[in-house]
Amino acid sequence: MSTKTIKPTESELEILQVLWVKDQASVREVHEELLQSKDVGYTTTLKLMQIMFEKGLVKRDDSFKTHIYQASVSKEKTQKHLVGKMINTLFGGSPAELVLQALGNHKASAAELEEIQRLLNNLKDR
Amino acid sequence: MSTKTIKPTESELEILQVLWVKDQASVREVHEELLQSKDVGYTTTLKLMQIMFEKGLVKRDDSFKTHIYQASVSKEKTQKHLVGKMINTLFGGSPAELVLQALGNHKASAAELEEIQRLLNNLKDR
DNA sequence: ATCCATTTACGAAACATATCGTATCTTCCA
DNA sequence: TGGAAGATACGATATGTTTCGTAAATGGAT
Repeated sequence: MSTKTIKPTESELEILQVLWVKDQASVREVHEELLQSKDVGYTTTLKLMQIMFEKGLVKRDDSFKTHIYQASVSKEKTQKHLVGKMINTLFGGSPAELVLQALGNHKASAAELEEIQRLLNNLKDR
Repeated sequence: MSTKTIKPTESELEILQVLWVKDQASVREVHEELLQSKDVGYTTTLKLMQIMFEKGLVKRDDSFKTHIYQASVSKEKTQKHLVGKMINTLFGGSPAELVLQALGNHKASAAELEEIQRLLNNLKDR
C-alpha cells in the first residue's frame, strides 16, 4: 500500500506548519515566520526545505527565480500518523488515555468542549 | 522552576514504557521485553540504559552484580510534557483539536467513551 | 552591459542517536 | 581455584539532523 513512513523531523514539522497555514510560500516567507519563534539562519531554512523537497515532503514551483513551496503531505494525515504513534509509544495503545490526558491537563474552551461532546455522542450512538 | 527538559528519544521511550509497567527491572528483563516488538542486540539496550542513567532518566541500584533500574521520570509527567508539545507543534495550540483527532481516528471502547464522558461532564460543570 | 540584492546550490561541520563488537569484571560452582 | 556464564564498560561506527559558510545563478535597475 505504499505506506511511505511519513516522519518529518521537529524542524520539518515547524516548516510544514507554516506551509499548511499559508498554503504556498517562498523560502523567505517561511523563514520570516520561523524567526518569530526561533533564531536560525536563512540558509538553514533553505537547506531544510531543499531536503524536504528531496524527501517528497513538499512540492515546489521553480519556474521563477524565487521558488514557491507547498506541503505535499496533508496536515490531517500527518496528525493522524503522529497521534497514532504517540498512542502506541506513550499510552499503551489506548486512544482514550491520550484523550483523558489532553483534556485533563490542557485547557479547552466551552465551545470546544461542546464540539467534543457532539463527536462523543456520535461515537456512542453506534 | 527546575524545568529540566524531559526529552526522551524514541528508543528511550520504549525503555521507559517497560520500566513504568515493571517498576523495576534489570537490563536483561527490559531487553527481553523489547525483543517482543523489535530486533536489537543486548548491548544496545544496555548502552541505551547507561546513557539514560547519565541523563537522569532512570535511577539504578548497582549494589549487586546485576544492576536494577527504575524510571526516574514519571509516566504522567512525561505524557503531559509530550502531549503539550504535540498540541503546540501539530495542533496550533488547541488541545481540543488533538482530542477530536484522537477520538475520530482511533477506536475507543464503550467503557472508555463513558470515562471520557465523565471527565467531560466535570469540565463542563465549571 | 554592469552592478547589486536576492536567491539557490552545495559542501562540510557539529551534534545527536542507535547500534554493536570487544574487553573487562563478577559470581558461582565443579 | 580456575573457568564458564552472564553482566557491565567502553569505544567505534553508521546514520540522521541541524547548522551555516561560500559560491554561483538570476533578474531588475541604472
